[in-house]
Amino acid sequence: MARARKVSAPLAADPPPRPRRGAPADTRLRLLQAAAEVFNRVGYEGTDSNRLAREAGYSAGTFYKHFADKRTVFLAVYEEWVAREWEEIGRVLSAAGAARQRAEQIVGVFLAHHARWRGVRSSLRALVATDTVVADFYRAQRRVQLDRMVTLSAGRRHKASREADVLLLYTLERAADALADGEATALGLRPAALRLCLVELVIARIRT
Amino acid sequence: MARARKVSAPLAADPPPRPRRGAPADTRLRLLQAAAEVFNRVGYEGTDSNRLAREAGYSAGTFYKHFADKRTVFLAVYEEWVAREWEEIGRVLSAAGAARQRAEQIVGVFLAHHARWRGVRSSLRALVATDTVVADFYRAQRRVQLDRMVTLSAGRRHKASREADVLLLYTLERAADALADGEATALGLRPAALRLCLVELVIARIRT
Amino acid sequence: MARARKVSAPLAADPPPRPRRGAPADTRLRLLQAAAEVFNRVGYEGTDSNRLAREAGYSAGTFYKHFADKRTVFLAVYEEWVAREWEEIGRVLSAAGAARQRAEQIVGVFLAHHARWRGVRSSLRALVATDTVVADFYRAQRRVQLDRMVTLSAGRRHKASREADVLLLYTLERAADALADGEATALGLRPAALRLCLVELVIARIRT
Amino acid sequence: MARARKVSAPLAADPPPRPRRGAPADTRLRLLQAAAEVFNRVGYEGTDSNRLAREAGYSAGTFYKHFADKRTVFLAVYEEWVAREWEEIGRVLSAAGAARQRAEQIVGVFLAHHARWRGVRSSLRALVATDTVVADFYRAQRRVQLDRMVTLSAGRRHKASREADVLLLYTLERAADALADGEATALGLRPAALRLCLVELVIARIRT
DNA sequence: GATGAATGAGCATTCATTCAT
DNA sequence: AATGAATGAATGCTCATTCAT
Repeated sequence: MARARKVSAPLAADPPPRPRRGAPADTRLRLLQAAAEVFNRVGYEGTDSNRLAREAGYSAGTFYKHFADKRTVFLAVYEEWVAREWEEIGRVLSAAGAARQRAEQIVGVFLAHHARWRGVRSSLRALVATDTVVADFYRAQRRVQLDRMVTLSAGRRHKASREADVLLLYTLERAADALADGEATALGLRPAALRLCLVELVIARIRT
Repeated sequence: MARARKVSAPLAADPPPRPRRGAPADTRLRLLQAAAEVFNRVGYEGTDSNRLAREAGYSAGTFYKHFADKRTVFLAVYEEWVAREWEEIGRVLSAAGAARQRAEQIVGVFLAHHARWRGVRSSLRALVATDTVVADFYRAQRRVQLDRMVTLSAGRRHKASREADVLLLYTLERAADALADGEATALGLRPAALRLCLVELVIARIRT
Repeated sequence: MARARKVSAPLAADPPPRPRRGAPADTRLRLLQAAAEVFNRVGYEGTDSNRLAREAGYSAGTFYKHFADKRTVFLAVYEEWVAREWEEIGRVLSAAGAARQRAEQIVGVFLAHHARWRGVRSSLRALVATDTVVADFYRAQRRVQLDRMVTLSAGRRHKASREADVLLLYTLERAADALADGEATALGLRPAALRLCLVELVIARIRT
Repeated sequence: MARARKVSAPLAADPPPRPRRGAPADTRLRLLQAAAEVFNRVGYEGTDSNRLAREAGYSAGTFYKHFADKRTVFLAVYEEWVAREWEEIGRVLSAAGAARQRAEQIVGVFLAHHARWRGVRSSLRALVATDTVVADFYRAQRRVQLDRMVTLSAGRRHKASREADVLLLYTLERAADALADGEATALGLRPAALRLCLVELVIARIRT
């Protein structure tokens, strides 16, 4: 019945779900948010640009007024995602508190973020492996992240080697993905125990 | 004249790259190997099934005689890949030797394998996130790996927690990917230093 | 009713209008012929590649197995067209006969051909003006035509200047287009009179 | 800093290229002129109506306030173009002078005009072949041109046949296009020689 | 009068899959 | 067992046109 509406009852106009005219920045934002959700749910390759637009309440053409192409939104989504994560981590790190408590918070932020954006992350890694534009963008982002991380630890006596820092980052990331995937529990791991391991690693790093 | 060859002189046969008729198992294997290479080079989504067949020296139809669909070959490729990796690691672990030396070998195997199959791995992770069939297959494989890992450490006094084991595995994996990607060097890390860090982690684990 | 067929009566299979499997050359030819007709009727820009395929009795994908893209078929159509025209003109010129009679035949061939392929011709000229690939192809073809024309007049005492030759060619072409368009009659011209003028021009050239 | 201008400093207004509000006739004229340039450069099909407006310094909507659609502007552009050409030719013809001198001027005007508006002309011919509205408009214009041409030759003793007149017109047009295209030189013709041939044809016609 | 955000049908092209040979 | 021509739904993207402001 509902399906037939559009064809058989042109008189009963459906209410336009979105403002027909709005500030471009708002539109862009809505498109970006919708894209983030869709990419996260079905992956980069699982989506088509028309759907991205429709999901945000717009038509196909509107999408291309705001983003050059599908890859471009994807990168924008990723950029946004990274920014948010480090914003939160920065907040935690700059706050006072016992080492353990702060470590727990850091791990918490990581896990939550990766659980939330698991689909985007895995699409990202697949694209990095095959698309040079994405690869370049990704590396630039990572470098910024790492520099920030180093900055954060500026006050410590013994600077950890850049390598050790990165390795910790990688461990956190990969574990977060595994928890998000359900891979961890599928392997019979207890999430709480895994989490504890991570916290210990972070504490060791903070204390150095 | 030469230019016309391909069109006008089918008699001057190009070397038939593959036997036109062979044992099914051979055909399957050749298709599998070609698929592994292609997936690794251009990713799952970047591959088209006709090309998979052609690259192995067969036609489109032959491919579908041996594999139900594209996903199926992909899983077969993955399975094969995991098997090879653990075969090698098993060899290393069962060999005698000083802890450091064995740790270096293990890290070496990991890094080499991940560098070699980087494209397949990133495609895999993207699929795991969106395709339930792939996800299930992947988890089953992982469980087998982990069990094997636990078996390998059977002789040690203090059994490491399953969680710590997995975490080490994750760290190795992620670091191997980063080295393979070029991400590590792009971040200004010294591969040798990174490698050393990994070796230390493995030693700590072996010694326990 | 008919519209619903495909959905509601899969049992009543429509007869496949074309052989499901045929020699590639045949398929290519059918596609080429259909394309020629469609381009001629609705112009290059008025056609979409799917229609081109469907009109030949094939599906969208088949088209792209035989031609790299829309432009490529168009050039193939043009090439074919030129070849046919000069084939006929060559036949006329190499035949014996009084100058007037041969001139009438030449004009006849020109007018008939241009009337027949008027749409292709005008699309061609529009593309030549904007698409460099088409422009290059076109010029190469024209040069061949002109050389052939010069060859044909090899036996004459006073060689006409290349410029005069071309000018005659142009006059014939443009007049043929005008007749084909209906432009000539719309201007109140008598086709027979126009034709006579052309014949006189050709005679003057042949006799030189 | 400079880079950021466009984004962050809307205050530093770029010079407003056009008055935001003006006499409708002015707006229309500006749109028309911009359209002429764009059509000429990239052809009718290569132009998008938004660009037409923007190039004139207006927005998409404004365009449609002044012209019913894309085709309508195109016809207006064409009309304008024809008017200009005949204005100039009229000036030449009504001036005194030796036959040769006047013929040279006429040919000059033709060649210059066609070189200048080559893109518009070829788009026009493509549209005439497929779009009845354009075809009708075109024929009406041509009739006016021809009548004017006949008028111009009113004083001569022997009226040339209408057909011969048109044929001369066609030769001039086609040759002018070929020179504008670069087709003529690509065929190895010497522009000066071609031009001379045309002048002779015009002289013959003027003298009659 | 002018704007420009939004529309949505349309288009060129690709690719996993089938099936007659 | 192998072929490869054919399919056709799907995809990324464009553009003439509208209309609320």
